[in-house]
Amino acid sequence: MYAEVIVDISHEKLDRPFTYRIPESLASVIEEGSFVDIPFGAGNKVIGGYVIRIKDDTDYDKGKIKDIIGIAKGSVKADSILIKLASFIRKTYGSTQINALKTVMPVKKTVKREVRKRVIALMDKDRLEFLANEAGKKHRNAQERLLRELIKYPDMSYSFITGKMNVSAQTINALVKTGSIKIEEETVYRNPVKIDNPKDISVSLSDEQQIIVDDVNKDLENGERNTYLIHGITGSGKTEVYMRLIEDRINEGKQAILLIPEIALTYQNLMRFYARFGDRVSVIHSKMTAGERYDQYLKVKEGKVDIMIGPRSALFTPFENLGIVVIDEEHESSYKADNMPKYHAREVAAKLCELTNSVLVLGSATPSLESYYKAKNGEYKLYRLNNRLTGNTLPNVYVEDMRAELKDGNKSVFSRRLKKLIEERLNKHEQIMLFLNRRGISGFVSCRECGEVVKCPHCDVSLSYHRDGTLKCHYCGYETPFSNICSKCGSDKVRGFKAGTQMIEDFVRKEFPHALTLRMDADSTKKEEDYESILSRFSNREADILIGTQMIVKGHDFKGVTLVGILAADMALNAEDYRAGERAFQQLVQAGGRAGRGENAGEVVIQTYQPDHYAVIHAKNQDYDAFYEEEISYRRELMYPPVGNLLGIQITGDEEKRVVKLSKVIADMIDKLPFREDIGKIGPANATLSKKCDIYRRVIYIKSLSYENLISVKDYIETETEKFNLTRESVMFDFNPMNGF
DNA sequence: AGCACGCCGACT
DNA sequence: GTCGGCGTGCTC
Repeated sequence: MYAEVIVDISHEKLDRPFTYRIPESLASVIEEGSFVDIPFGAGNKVIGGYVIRIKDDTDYDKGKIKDIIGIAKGSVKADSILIKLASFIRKTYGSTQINALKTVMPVKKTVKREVRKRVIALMDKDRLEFLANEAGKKHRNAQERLLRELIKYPDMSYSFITGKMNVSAQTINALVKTGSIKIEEETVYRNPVKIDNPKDISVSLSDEQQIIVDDVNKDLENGERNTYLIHGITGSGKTEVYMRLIEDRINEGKQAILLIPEIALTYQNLMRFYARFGDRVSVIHSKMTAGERYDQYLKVKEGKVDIMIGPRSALFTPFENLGIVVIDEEHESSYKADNMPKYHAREVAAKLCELTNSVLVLGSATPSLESYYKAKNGEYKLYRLNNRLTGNTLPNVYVEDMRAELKDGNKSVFSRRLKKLIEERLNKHEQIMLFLNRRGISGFVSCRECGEVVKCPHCDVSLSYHRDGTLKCHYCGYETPFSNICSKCGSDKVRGFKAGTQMIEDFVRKEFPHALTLRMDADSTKKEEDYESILSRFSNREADILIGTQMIVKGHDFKGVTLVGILAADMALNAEDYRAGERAFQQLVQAGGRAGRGENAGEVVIQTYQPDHYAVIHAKNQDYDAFYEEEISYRRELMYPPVGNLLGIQITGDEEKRVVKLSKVIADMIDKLPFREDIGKIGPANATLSKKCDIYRRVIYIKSLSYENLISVKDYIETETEKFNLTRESVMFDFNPMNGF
């Protein structure tokens, strides 16, 4: 027997199966998916590798084939579904097979099980009492202490005795020897979520909700497998629909995966699932220890769990009989992996569902253009949830023109309306949230007089200001000197755009000295507890105003919040990539959704220098469809995703000249491609962060209607650049990039 | 990636 | 004459 092994070295040249012989003695233990030790190379160095296929014979020169040493100690076998997902990821996003396999493995190593020891009294109370007295006489204080405690509690935790009671292991062992107590060991699961007696609120579904559940079930009965997109405004009860759909699959003996953005993985959200499904629910997230992760994996393997909740990596839960995958807040950019391989959880989930014949459900208040586009094309089934369950109306949205404020002499960061509304809320003891978008911090430039943003004449993205006094386009490299004279209105009020949460907090303190404020941003939330504690303090109404960067408060319902202020919508509007409009719209609508979740209707103030921007107008009207139509026509025109596909190529290196040269060489390669006419090329240009940690970065973008073309471009560049044996430079690829480079 | 083989310079 | 530089090529 022979095994095809993917070697645990991530290098393109080794990115193919190597054939090894399976010795007779291992024939019964090695399976497809096993992680094995193998001798590799001239020195027969022992390395690891995944067996991806087992076969009877091989074409390879049998004299050169070496034997597998054995299953690597403490390794975890890869599921066959996961191997298939890995090869999908390799093909679609371009990575080595071993890297794809590693990202797909939820746990790679076994971790020692946690053993909890208990001390149990083997004698009755009188006898213990007698022994305690005896020990007392002999001045065996620790023994006496333990025996007296055992009279009250004949079954105690070992760690409590050695810890809180300060009784040593020797003392306990001595008592074990006398036969008065015994130690019992049990293995336990490290469960990271503490359930505090949650109450399930069983609600009946609204008509809107019921239709979705019925439709999915009907389709399944008819043997149809579809993808469903639920476009539901905040508070419209998407979660309840998810729960019903999941419940139905569980009743069919199947399992479910629920993906949520990491930042929405909050106690509040999880509790609803625990309340409904109890300990059949498991959670994984990035903050868990290896032991906790391993235990969740074991529970899944042992069939003790039906629902896995987590961020994108939860997708790789090795369920026996998966029935449904739900992706909440499907538009979230965190579903796209930010390191190699840069896979998109939505696309991988679609593949997973295809492989396992499961249902895929996507939900969002502001669907991604990708999903909505597919829904409109009939690829996905589209449902709407238009009504807030609490019955209260959507918030009133005001758009404040900051140009007019300036003209009228208001130089504050608050518009007059926002200031007035804040005062009102403070008097009524209602809460306020102020958002500041930090995106696009590299600094776009706009006219404070007319709001005109300086844009690239070729790419229609904002130019950004550089310290050397130039404005640059990070797509095509276009460059022009900075001038404070506005090309549109002729004023001399063109300025860069920068502001921080710290600055806003200072402003708030100055303007509203009696308000209690909390601030939440990358600086103030270094630790996880800080983040949770700030939110819970705000939730407990310990502060009047919460100041935060963009969307960190996702998934939290603050019942007391009736006013949301978006201080500078412009930051999002002018981020320097083609998704700026989409992201801005999503953020404005989602931020607005934070207002008025409780009894009282909410109000939202959007401050901007561009009140006529389409994302602002449609966000004000909370009109997703109008926004979609406008955005998609723009994407269509420029062949950006989801209409076309985009491949980002990043060239990095430690010496600017060499990086520039290599990017030019690669650009020339692309120009010589036989299908050059079917693709569009943008760049090369400097990346958004053109120099990071002394590494220079340039990017080229390739546009194409066909994804296959982009894969060909990548493969071609990869094989060609390999010939250069690059040591100081590297080339990386990102398919349909979400977060830029 | 990592290791061996190999073909040229400056050293006891 | 040999030690060692790293360029080239291969790994089941």
